[in-house]
Amino acid sequence: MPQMQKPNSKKERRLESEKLILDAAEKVFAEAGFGGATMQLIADMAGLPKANLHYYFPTKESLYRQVVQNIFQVWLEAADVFDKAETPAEGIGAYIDAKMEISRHHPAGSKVWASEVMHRAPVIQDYLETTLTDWTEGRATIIERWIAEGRMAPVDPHHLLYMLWATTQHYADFGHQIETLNGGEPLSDAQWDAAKQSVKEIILRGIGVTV
Amino acid sequence: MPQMQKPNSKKERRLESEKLILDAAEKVFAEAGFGGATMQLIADMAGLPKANLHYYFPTKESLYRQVVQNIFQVWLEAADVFDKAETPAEGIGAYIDAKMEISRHHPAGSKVWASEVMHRAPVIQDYLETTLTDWTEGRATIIERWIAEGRMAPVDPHHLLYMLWATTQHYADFGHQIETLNGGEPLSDAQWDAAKQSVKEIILRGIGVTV
DNA sequence: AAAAATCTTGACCGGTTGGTCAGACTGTGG
DNA sequence: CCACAGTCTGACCAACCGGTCAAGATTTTT
Repeated sequence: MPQMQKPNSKKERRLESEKLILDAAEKVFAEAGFGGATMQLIADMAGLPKANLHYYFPTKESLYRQVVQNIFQVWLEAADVFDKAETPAEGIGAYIDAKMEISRHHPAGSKVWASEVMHRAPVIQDYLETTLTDWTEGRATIIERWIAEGRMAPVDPHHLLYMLWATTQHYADFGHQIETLNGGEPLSDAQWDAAKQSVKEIILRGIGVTV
Repeated sequence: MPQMQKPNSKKERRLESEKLILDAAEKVFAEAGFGGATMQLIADMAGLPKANLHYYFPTKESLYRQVVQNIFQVWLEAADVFDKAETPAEGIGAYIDAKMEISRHHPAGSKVWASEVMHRAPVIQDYLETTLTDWTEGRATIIERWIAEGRMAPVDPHHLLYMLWATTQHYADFGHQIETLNGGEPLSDAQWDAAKQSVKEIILRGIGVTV
């Protein structure tokens, strides 16, 4: 029987270092973009020498790719609430709540995603064409069923989805602008609740669902 | 009386070159971000030697600043339609139309703006604090008046404005994603009309305005 | 305890970047 | 026609970037 492992076994430290690097990278990529980010900056933020980064992630692009993939994963998981709902009010309402939570607590990830898409998705184009396309068509089908069942107004499902994405992610991607317009203060708990409430209210009423 | 000027007088060529550079810069900054853009790339796209760029714009940052300022100008002008309307349906509907037109025909500008704000607005923070804040408060007042007059549902004016910005700019900033989800094809004229229609329909109904 | 595998790091490198500059070129006013 | 201010550009530079590498330190395996 192996002795009780020290808290820092080799495999544990590997995972720790990788997480340290990925978290630092997400922040730096979000704040400076891929081109503006430097490995040195990420290394400093992670508290590691630059050469160590290249041990875990051979190139800047491979590190970036991992960051974007992780974000995509968080994104997709949060979207599950859409399916588990019977009514549009439940499904879309819960989806808005989930995405607003991500925007609030994971804004860097949203920014990296936005930056990647704005630059014509050089790294994750295949994800857009496969996973995201499939997910979108699946959700569009659900919306169309709701419409056919007379549960909501007949709106174009794709443009509704775009509006959901745009509105919720706006609070992450343009968080700095919102903060500035809020007198330089980050939104308070109550203001975040009001934001969620407003978004849900307008969109749900907009698709003919009683709030 | 001076003789008929050649088409390329000195002042004309100056303006021409500046416009050439600014147009090229807008595209490159939009596609690569500030950090990823290079003066050489902008010079190539403008068809001028790099040193010539530095004659008109001493630094990369001064060129970038001018690009962002121009975008802000276009933005503000298009927002005028908001005021000239009597009813919420007219004002907000026309504003959505105007912003969707910008997203369609001026997407690079929107992307540069988004990128700048995402990076915490290092160049145009003062604009956010003065001009944009003033504009926003002015429009919020108009919306509040409409609400007080019972012309629309009582929604938070700021969050409504954020939703308008988010939704319309999404079609520029995330145009690549939308194109990919559209089978790799850009939106057709009819699809752009449908997009405008959907956005207006959902939002106007969402704020309790008969469409 | 020795050998093997894994991890860490300072020093280094070729290539690129933003920016400079001397000097050639050109339109303009006298 | 000339002198001058304004325009243009190839060649160049210091700084910085992503990435490499050899050698030492540390952990795991035998």
